[in-house]
Amino acid sequence: MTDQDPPGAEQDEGRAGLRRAAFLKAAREVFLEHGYDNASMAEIVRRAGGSLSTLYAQFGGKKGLFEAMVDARVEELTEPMVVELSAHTPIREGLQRIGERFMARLSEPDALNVFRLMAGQARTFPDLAGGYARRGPERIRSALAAYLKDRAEAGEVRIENFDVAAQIFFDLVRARMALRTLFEPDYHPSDADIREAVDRGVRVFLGGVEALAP
Amino acid sequence: MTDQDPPGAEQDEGRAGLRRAAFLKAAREVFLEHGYDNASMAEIVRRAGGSLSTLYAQFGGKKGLFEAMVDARVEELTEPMVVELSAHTPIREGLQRIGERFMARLSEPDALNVFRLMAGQARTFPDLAGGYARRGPERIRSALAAYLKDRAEAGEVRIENFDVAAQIFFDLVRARMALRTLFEPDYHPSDADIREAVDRGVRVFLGGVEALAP
DNA sequence: ACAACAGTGTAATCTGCGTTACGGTTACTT
DNA sequence: AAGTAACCGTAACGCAGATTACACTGTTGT
Repeated sequence: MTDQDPPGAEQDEGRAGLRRAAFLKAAREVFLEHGYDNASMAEIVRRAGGSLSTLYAQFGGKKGLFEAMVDARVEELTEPMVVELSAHTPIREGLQRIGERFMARLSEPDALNVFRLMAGQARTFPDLAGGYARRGPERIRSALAAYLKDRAEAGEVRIENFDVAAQIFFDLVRARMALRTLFEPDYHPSDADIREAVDRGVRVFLGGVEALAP
Repeated sequence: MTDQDPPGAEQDEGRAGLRRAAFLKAAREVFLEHGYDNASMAEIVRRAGGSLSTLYAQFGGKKGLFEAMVDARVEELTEPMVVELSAHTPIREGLQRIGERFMARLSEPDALNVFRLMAGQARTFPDLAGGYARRGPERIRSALAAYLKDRAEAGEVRIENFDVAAQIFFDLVRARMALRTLFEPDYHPSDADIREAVDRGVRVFLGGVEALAP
């Protein structure tokens, strides 16, 4: 009876879509809570509603469900990382803003948990792990590289390789927290922590990058 | 009949000590190969020789065995990290040497695997994970801080907080590789990779630290 | 209304593994 | 040599969870 039915729209909820979304959400919760091995398919169904049979029909099995879940999650976490950075913002301010946005994204509990989970399962799901690690940072890094290029042309910095420089900046900003959060599941940086870490990163970066292009 | 019997020496092999060592070695292999959950006690015994009963008698259970294994491993990996750095080495050379030593240690396949394994189990074994993360870097970092202080007093750098500076240096050097190796289990940096990464870190660090102490 | 189909619930199957029990064997002590 | 404690093998227990089978009930399209 429905007369809309958009032809190529898979993302919007048919009845199958609704079920699928519910399964993915529950799977995310349970996997992140218990880890891959200790997550139970039955509990996922319990939380999602629906039935075990449908779960298996839609995802094939535990492995398939996990992959689908991570895929969806990476998409969600990556998407909002595009930073609105008017190209001509002064460099210090621009770096600070892009750095904070980046760290805020990475510091959300869910993102951290996916991070940890993937690290643990890297050898079981090599493709997924590689993809996750690459897809996330890639987009924002190239955005930063472009921004650095713009600033270099404006004469604010002297940089030789923009991609390398962007990489260094992010590493500098995230290293401390990324490593710490991996091993202390209960540590969650506050906004102030983030601001401070980024500030320190920006200062070292601005002082140091030019040493790479003499 | 043995007339040696050193009084306080627990580390040297009694019969129990031999068994224990064999168990720990096998446990390390199996845990690192399959991950905590998929490691089977039976297989550990198969590799170590001995019997399941003895394993349980000595370690109490899977959890106890795991903790003992990680503990022993951390000890082994931490111990050789003390860097012989004659205090008055010029700073560029000193940083390069300490950085390379540090990275070489962290890049050994076993160290990486322990790293990944711990990250995955951080919420199951919070104490272990925290301890592991701290014990390793702690010693070498304070050695670096002392060295930096010496160099600062010699007028080679201007640094305000030596611990923070040391932290930044290590983060700068290790970030790239640590994160990459977490998600690409098959990636193993060569000596040349390490040298280059450290070199880059040293340059950015030396150029940038002083920006923290204006 | 009626066939085709996707979704539901529940139970049964199958497997693997941590853990314990136990009777026999070995190695050290005195 | 006798005694004691640790060690060995193996089998059994109990459990938990992935996966499958099956009989049912709604929904969809014509």
